[in-house]
Amino acid sequence: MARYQAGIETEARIVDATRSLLAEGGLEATTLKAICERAEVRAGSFYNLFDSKEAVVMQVVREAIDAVDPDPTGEGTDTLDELVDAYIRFFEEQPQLARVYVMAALQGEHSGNGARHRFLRHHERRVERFAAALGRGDRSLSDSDAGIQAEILLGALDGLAFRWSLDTDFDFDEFARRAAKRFA
Amino acid sequence: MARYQAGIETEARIVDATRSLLAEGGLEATTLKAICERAEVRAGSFYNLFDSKEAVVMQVVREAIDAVDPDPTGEGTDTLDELVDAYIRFFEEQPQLARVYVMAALQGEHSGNGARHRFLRHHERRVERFAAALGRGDRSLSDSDAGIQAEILLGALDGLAFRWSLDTDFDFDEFARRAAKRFA
DNA sequence: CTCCTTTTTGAGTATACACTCTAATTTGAG
DNA sequence: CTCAAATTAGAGTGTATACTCAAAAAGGAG
Repeated sequence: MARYQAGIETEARIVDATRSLLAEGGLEATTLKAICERAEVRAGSFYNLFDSKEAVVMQVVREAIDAVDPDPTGEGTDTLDELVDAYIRFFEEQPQLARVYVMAALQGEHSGNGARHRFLRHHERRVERFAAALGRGDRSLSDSDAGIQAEILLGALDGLAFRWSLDTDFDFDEFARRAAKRFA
Repeated sequence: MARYQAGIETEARIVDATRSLLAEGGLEATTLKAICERAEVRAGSFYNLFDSKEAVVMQVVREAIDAVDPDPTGEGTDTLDELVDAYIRFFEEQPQLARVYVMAALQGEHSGNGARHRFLRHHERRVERFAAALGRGDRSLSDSDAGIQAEILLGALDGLAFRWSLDTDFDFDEFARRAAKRFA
């Protein structure tokens, strides 16, 4: 270990370059060449710091998702509205990153698609939190029903977000809130 | 024009090869090389018949979607259940094609993504038919409300289908029908 | 059979990509 | 100041892709 300052700064520059490239032009624009040019680094330096291109891309996506978490410490005090807000915010503020996230999960049938597993784990955690928030809002709701409703609501949010990513004139915010109302 | 029989049969072989490759391994497995090998054709013959690889892929996807349409003539007599069934059937019978369809729509920010426009047009037509079916089921529903509900229901179906494509243990059929019940 | 058109061939082009490797340089703790 | 470790450079590798082109072969209407 015992890292040098230079290396730490280079790493930050690479992450920043990747983030801005993803935000501007999605995965297609985010080639290794583009990352290195923007970070003013040669390929060798990149691979001294990251195992692969995918590694830095996934790191950026993960950071973006964490950044909008309404309850990062997991105390279980977040409301359904807060959760829906966080969801909407992620898609509206980082549409390209959301697309990358979806694409990464969808891509690659072949064995061991890490992005897919990460996506699923994240989704399951989210379902649990939505279900818990639903339960807190309506004490008469059974755990099992809350889980089912959470899954359907998140399905609707995912679908509407996808719809919006194809056509940003679509009023995602409005539809998402209406969908949530059906469960509140 | 004045096509020869040989060319017509070759075209069919190429389409078949593309369809089976897409079904087996998605877009990743469907390279030009693989298509040509399976169709027993050389690259030159392919490009004598199709403008691009994308052309034949989109043709296959379009045919698959049309094949499950419950009301191909558009007489407007399809019920919500039939529409939901058709939707479920497409995803469950052709999961890889569904993935290809979604990926094609999602891919490529760059100008003139034909797949995206096709997807949107198709989606809008579907929303209209869902809305019409909802209206037939509940005459007291205003056109505008039916449209909104149709959009949300389709969003939920899209999201649940996506969920299922990541994890085929997920009971897409059951959740989709439950989601539909909320609007029937 | 003739002869123009369609079809087929298959080697070849162009290009883009992620990633590797070795040697030179820089860093900073002691 | 020293020196081992961290960092960097950058040319180079390997591979896969979609697609082209000129020439040969096959088709079929008359």
